[in-house]
Amino acid sequence: MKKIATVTCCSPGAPPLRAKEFEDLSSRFKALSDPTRLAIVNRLASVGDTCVCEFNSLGLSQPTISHHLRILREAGLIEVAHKRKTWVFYRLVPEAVEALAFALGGAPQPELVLATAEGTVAR
Amino acid sequence: MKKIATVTCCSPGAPPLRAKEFEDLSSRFKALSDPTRLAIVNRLASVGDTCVCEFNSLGLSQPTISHHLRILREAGLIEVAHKRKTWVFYRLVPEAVEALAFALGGAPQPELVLATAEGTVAR
DNA sequence: TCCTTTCATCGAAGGATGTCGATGCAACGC
DNA sequence: GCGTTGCATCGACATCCTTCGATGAAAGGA
Repeated sequence: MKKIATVTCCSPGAPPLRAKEFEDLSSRFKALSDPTRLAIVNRLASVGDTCVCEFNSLGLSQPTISHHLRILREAGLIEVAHKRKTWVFYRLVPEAVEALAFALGGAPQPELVLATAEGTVAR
Repeated sequence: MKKIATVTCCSPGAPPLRAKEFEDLSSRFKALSDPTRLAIVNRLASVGDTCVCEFNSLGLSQPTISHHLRILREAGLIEVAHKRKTWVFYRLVPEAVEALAFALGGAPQPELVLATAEGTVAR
């Protein structure tokens, strides 16, 4: 679990950063650099908390799914929501995704600025 | 050079995406998953157009720098700004970075929503 | 207690990635 | 034309990453 970056990096006007910040940021981008892991994150973002067993629909072996969940978990992007019986449910960590969007120059949160107006977000 | 994604992926409320979109997005995140490449992008974002020769301050060999520039170029994140004599100057492609921020749930552009209000960006 | 279910971890194999020296190549200046 | 400078490409090597089967471990149910 790493601390969440709060600096812009890659957007015009960003301040020059230090080597350590490049390490931290790149390690989190690396967590999103695999299509399987993006599919997992997208599932958690769109559907909500999801049981690990649901991810076998991705067509990969169970250890492989577990491996990707571990990488996303260690990057701080997801976390265990709760456990019921032998099931484990994961959930998204919105602040972590938000921090990455901010590093890329995106506004912190549309809702904080203009309520949830779908019409204004899409162009 | 790939088309720039315009969909949200990893933010709460994002729609379920298709396999091809995970491939496209992850390949661009992969371009940002290396600290050297983040340093290059940060340089272009903060200082502006930069000659390739400036990047030898990163302490890597010239072929290695050229390799990373190629990856960023093929991801559409940077491009050749102009050439003078034997120098090659690279520039950032803000729309590409913006599209990635949007995929992570960041607002398309702060200016488009609420002008540049520093007070609201920092928390 | 014993078995089943679910998930995490381990170890190994194959492919991808970062790095370098050597080489190629285009733009100058002489 | 000839040498120099700056950058891209090539080939090679070490390392990392993705994937799998096998195994371990915890929670229940019979």
